Amino acid sequence: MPVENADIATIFDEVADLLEISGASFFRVRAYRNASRVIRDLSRSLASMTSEPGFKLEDLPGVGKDLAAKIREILETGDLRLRRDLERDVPVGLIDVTRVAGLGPRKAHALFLELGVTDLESLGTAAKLGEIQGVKGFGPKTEANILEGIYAVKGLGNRTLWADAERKVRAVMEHMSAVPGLKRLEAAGSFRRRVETVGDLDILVVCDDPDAAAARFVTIPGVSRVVARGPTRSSVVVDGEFQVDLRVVEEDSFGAAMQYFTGSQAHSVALRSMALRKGLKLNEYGVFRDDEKIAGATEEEVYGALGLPLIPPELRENRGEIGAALEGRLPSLVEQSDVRGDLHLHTDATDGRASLADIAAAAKRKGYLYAAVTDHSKRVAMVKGLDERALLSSWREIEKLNERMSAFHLLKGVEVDVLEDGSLDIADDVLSRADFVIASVHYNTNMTRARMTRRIVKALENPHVDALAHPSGRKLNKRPPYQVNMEEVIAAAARFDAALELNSAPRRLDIDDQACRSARDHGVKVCISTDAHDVSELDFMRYGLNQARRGWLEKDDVLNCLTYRSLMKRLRH
DNA sequence: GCCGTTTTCGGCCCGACTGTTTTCAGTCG
Repeated sequence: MPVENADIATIFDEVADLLEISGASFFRVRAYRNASRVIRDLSRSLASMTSEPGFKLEDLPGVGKDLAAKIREILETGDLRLRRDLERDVPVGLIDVTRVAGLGPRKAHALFLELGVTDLESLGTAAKLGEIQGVKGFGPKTEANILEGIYAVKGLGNRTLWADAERKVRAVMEHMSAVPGLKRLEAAGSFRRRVETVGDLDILVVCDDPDAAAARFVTIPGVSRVVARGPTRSSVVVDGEFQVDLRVVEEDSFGAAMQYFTGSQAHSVALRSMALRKGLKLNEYGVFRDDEKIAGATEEEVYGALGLPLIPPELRENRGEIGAALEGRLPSLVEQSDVRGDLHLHTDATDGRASLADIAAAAKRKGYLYAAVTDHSKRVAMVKGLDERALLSSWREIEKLNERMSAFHLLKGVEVDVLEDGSLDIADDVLSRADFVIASVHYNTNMTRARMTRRIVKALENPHVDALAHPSGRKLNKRPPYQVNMEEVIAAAARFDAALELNSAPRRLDIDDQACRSARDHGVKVCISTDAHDVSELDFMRYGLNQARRGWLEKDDVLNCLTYRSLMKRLRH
């Protein structure tokens, strides 16, 4: 079993958590967290990189002599001695304990030493027995918060889908827009970075009366708990699980505050280090030289003071965007207006809810030049997937419809199932008559990584396949990606000149941002599709665009940004 | 534990809020 980057990162994360609980230096802990993030973000597997001549683990940022040796140990043995040693001293269950709001590593460790708390369960027991308020540094209030906190941790776990977060943001913004003397109101945080799932929400306001803002804030509909309420920062929990933070800032600090609260944390830390090297100080109030404030009102100004152009929020992950900005090679990110069509749609011939004519008309109304109708193939029997004959007859309908439409083209397509052995569910001579074939894995997804990778690569080998649908098969908060070597899939797509889909359904967003970037680096086109099963779902496109932008994609990287003529030229085998 | 235009030691992002304390540590973002 080859060791994956994620395995190494997970071990480092656990080591960081356990070190922190056992009271190690903050900087040592941070070193493990940094390295974990760097490794997780790599687009290629370390196992294969280390076998290349000239590659040194120490060249990775945040990896020195010691961590390089630890990575080698994990690659060779699959585990880390340090982790096993730590687990002997610190119960792993304490990591869950630190997830309880208000309990951090220090307090968790104190409860372990004083009361023998080892996990959430023993924590709950101790709290119910009233033992916690007897421990030094803990009082009755902390004990009550713990009881509530345990409940929240257990019920939680899932981050909110970006699309759902957007609805919550709208409601919060609408509520807050009634604050008297309001000057600015913006959402920051991971929501603004367009991260596929959002943990909590950060709202920034500029207003005449901070008290009024805080007072209005704690009356947001659905507030179940007020976590904090101060003159510049308040925090509530809505709908029982979603935390919303309010920051009240001065107008001349608004840009610095937006920068800071948009994050990511890694991006902000990198910016602050950069500021220090230039003899400046960056905080949420501005950029300072000695005690003089030299920037702060706008983000442009803040980045400018550091010698940088404004970096789009979607790129702020400390994955090379700062270096790219310094060198003037930030990507010009794809936008909705660049999109010329949608290449994955369903109709009521299978599991869609709209008729062919209706969804075609809706796509045209969106200003697209083309759309591909890609109903399921026969293997998806549950939704009456089409066989060769039904497919040919549906394509004849499309031809007729095309004759009646001007300045818009429907593509004769199919979402053809990839069978277990990598062959396709529709005969080649029929596929050869399609305009657009998107191949898709739906069944028997529980195979080994090697077999699944072979299955998908073989499908890509078929010259009729234009794209691979939802390549990882993941559903956010619902099911993990298949075991598949995405590196090999991307390499195969490059070899056979196929595109990879970025499926825009809010729960899929598959491929993810890192795979987008890797596809781009390999010259593989990405098609951003909605997989719409109804007219309204054509609007999913913007979720896919969010993800594409996080993946550094420019319009030239996106298949469905081509004009109709260029697309057809490309698709003709 | 990492890192270097303060380079092999001594820094490392930084401020607000809470609960507990009585001047501050821990947590959080």
